[in-house]
Amino acid sequence: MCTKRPPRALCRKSPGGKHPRETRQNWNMYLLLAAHPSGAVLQELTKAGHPHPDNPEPRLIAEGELADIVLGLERRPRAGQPPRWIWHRTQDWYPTLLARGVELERCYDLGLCGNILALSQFTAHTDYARNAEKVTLDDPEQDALFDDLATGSRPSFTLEDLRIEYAAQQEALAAVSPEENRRNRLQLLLAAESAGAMIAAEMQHAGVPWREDLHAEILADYLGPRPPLGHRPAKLEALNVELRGLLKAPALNPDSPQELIRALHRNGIEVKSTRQWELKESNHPAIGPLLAYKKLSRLHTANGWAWLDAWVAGGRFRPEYVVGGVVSGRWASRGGGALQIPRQIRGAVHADPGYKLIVADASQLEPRVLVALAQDSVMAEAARDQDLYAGIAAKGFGGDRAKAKVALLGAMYGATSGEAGRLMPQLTRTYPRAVGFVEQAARAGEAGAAVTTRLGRSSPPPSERWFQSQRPASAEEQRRAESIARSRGRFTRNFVVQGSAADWAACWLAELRRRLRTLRTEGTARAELVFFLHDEVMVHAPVHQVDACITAIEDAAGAAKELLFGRIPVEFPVSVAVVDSYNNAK
DNA sequence: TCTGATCGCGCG
DNA sequence: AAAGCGCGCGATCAGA
Repeated sequence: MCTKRPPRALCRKSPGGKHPRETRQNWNMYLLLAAHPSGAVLQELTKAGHPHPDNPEPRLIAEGELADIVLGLERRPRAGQPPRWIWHRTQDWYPTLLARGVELERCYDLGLCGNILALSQFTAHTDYARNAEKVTLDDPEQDALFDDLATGSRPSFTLEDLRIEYAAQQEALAAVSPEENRRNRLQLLLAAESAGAMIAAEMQHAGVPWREDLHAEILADYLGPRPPLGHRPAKLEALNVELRGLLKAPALNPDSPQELIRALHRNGIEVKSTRQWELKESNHPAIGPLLAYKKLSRLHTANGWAWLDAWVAGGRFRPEYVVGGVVSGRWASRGGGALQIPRQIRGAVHADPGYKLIVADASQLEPRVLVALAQDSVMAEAARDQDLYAGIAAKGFGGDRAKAKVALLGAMYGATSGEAGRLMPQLTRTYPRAVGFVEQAARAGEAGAAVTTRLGRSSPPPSERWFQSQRPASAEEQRRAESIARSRGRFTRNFVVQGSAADWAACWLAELRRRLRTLRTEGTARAELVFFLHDEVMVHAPVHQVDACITAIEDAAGAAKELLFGRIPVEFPVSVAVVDSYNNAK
């Protein structure tokens, strides 16, 4: 399952033996692309970020010529290697190129990589990180960069600005200690993050196959026919009428938490909030219809007909993915709630004729990452099987899987109370290394220190509130300071696990993308990555390529494990489902 | 009437 | 079942 060969797209380039006459200097082609009033400007650089001595002059490109020129350079690889495109933000260039049919092999995203290098503890001793401290990462002026193009004025970042930035980033990377493979790990993270930016654009371009007719059927089943604008669907309205009767509140709007809680109190239902779980404690006859109303109301407002109108077109849902949108390295999304597609409507995600959806997820990824990070050999042994929680339950929890799961999740999230809190001593007794690892991350966070993922992404500095709470002048302020510190401890405790899992997932995605690209043949149906959700991928594949895709997914997972941790006795199994409809995937 | 905060709930 | 982490989003609500 695991590839022994180092992955080409992600590893440091070595001279290799196939082209002995090539010098290392020009083994790779680094092409910097910057905005320019007349379109774009392109320059070939050395790896270190200097103008390439053989071809130092920048080249002006009119806007209409860009796609053809980029494609020409991409298809004229040097020594078998396509160029690495260097640009400020992948989002500014790649979607347009994709729209013109241009797909690229690899890039270097200066914005994303700069964010990582500015915070990473691996580069904390460099000028790059020190200078970055003074710069706000979310500089609003940067957003104006490409607005300038419309007005024909000078872009905020010239080719030379970006060249200097790239050179500075390479210098910072080169200054990372090679100990414990840190430099290679950070370089891998930068490559994977840049690949992620390309994948995000490609997935948005491809879209999730979405059957509007099936979606409409689901809505009609749950809610009744589509109502006129501003009206409740029939089934919601019926529940509303029933609720008003049961709660003796003839004008009740159940969407208003305030009105609702007053009505509940008047009927002797003493709840502090109107959350589902709290309502479920009561057995008043109104609770059933109320929970039903809430469920349907959620479907209607979040993924109803309005959502369908706004986000699905031409049989595809095209959300915007925000790579680096979460400090831990997870992706965020903008528009359409792409990362929250509810189970209720997954039946609308449906393969095209002649295609299948391959849905794969990394089983129990975060606890497995914790085992690997902490090098807890006892837990690794317990977690050898497909079901990690059952294995852990067998040793230390008398086979009680539910208890083992609650305890382990509690350890990763920092639970202090409830069942999870009570189980912590039990977990610690059997698995001291794993628990100790997250405890150490928590202590560091409480004290204001940064913590770092496997590949070198570090947590941001403490909040302003944390700093202000550091000199408490009263017992009250002291308690407050401790609460703020514990809160940050829970964040850093989780950061190392969630973030390292995101490292793994980024490598998995990049490795998978590379393998899928080798399946491509000109002009035929092709397998495409169409969705990614933290530890899950979806590939839309022609039937005849399904087996090859499954192999690619599994091999990519094995490769990701080795890239992060080397050869360790911890498995990262993926579960794969081949389906027509997403709701049959789990 | 607009804006930002809060509630509640969907996903991992 | 919720509690301990990370998100996005729509409706309501408070305040200008």
